[in-house]
Amino acid sequence: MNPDELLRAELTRVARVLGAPDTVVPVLERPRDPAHGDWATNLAMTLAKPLGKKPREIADALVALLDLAAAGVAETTIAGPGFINFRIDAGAHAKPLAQILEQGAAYGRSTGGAGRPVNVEFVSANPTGPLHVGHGRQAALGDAISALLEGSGWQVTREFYYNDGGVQIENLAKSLWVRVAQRVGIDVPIPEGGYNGEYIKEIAERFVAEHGAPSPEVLLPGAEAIVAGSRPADAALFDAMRRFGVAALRAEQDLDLKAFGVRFDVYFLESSLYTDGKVEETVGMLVQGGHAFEQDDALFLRTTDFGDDKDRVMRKRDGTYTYFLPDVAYHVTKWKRGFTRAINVQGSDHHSTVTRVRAGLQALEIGIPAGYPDYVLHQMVTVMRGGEEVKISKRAGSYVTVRDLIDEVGRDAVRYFFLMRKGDSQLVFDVDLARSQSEENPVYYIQMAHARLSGIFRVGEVDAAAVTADGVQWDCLAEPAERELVASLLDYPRLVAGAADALEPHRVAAYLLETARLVHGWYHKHHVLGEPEHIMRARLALAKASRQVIANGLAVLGISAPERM
RNA sequence: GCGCGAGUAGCUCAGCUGGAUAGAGCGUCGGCCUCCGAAGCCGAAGGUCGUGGGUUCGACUCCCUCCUCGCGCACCA
Repeated sequence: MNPDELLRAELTRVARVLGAPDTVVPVLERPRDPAHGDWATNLAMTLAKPLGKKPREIADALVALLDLAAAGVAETTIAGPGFINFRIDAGAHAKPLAQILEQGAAYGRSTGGAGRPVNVEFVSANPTGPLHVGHGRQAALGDAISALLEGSGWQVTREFYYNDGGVQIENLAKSLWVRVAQRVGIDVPIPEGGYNGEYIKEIAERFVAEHGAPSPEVLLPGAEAIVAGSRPADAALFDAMRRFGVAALRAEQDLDLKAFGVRFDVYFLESSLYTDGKVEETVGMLVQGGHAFEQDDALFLRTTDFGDDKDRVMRKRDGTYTYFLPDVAYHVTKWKRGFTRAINVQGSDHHSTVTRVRAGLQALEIGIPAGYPDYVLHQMVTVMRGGEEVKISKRAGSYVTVRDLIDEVGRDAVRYFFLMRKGDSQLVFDVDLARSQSEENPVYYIQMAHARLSGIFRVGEVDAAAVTADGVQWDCLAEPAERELVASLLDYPRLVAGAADALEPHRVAAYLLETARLVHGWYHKHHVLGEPEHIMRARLALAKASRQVIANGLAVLGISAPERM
């Protein structure tokens, strides 16, 4: 057991001796100021009320009873309003580093998930345009959350949901038709709700190259129909364009994701919910359950029975379904596929769907828990370029794509940029700044720490694999900079576990920055190579452990850990 | 108007679920390369933690008031 675990146990024992209620659990934490010691507890303060005594008196009583030899406590002090500070002797303090050397890449992993399946859905962009910055944030976030869950023992399925069945796709097909028509000189505008982006022109080029140019006799009336708000008479050609457009954009998005280093296990097509009859089936169940009603020729679901502020339309007057219904049907498939836990990473502009989808699932009454699925909502990304905000609009054709960012700033820097912030704070991405400061991006500071540590082994011609805990004199790591670094490394498992629990990867990012700072400080102040044998061996062990922890943390964020830069 | 989120250093943001003197990066100013990487280190300046109350030994953190900003409030997704 590590010193902190022994301390906790001993504090609990002594608290009971003094008559503390069972509900009091000693809290042991790292003092902000290392001068206060390695661990501190506020136990005396929390006991003041139940015991009816002053905190300082209780602290004195506690200290008198504590048997701290096993935990390697070298010094105990009472400070401030009643904190009890413990200083661990250097040897006991650093000894747990052996665990890092033994566990290697597995250090920091835990088994809380117990192999249970969890579905993490993210990005889920409509196949109507390239992935833009907002999707980038979501890709980085979803991927890191997945990695965190995998690290804590969950069996993760990364899933991408394609909304390929709705009005948006219809508009895509119409836009493509118009672009094809424009190529042969027909003068028609992009329809209302259509997509103006240059990429539609490129896809139109490719469509003509592969399918040949349709005749103006077909294109013109079709274009006129589109302008008039309906669809072309030549359904076969229109459908071919729709499929071509979707396929082209999916391929494009796949390339973006690949460039970003994100892989999905499942691509789920909304259209399959219709072809497999899942939508009909879900409607049937909702009607049968008695939570549906007809009004104004539309079919409503009484979502207000489940906490929504108004009832929602499932089937419109024209007989088609709103997005809401397939969403519910889709989540039913998640549940039925065995995902008793599902997490949806979405932009906060979708937050109104949270209550709705959950209400729909409740109305089915098939045993899905009320809080299913979980949502991680991130705030919007504002893009600045040339000192102005770039209004992201696929329809207007103005956006900054994920690939633009990666090309300009680099994959690691982009990932870090998106992950260093909490998901629920808004985020300004200044493209010019990101490019000009790419050298200053904090991610390089962290990677540099990894590279420097690697350099020790390279320059010293020391085989890192041969560095083990055997025979290391841990009490050699007694310098303040070493003690701080050691403490940080030993905190890593608790940190990642907390980040996984809260679904907050930014904690790992912040931790890595802090740990890298300690590495740089230590590296600068203390030498490893050329020191007396026993000191060098201890420091090599510390260097190896530090490098391992940084590499493990970067892996969670999907960022590389280079040996040299 | 209602719901969700955010207001912390000049700028961009952390603050480990209530602890001791509120931190980092960038920017500004000043130091450090015969030395395992100066993509680094050390120091300085810079704060009424949006506002006003409350809870308690103790509040950036929890509760309430108000202000500002973002997002959402469709038979669009």
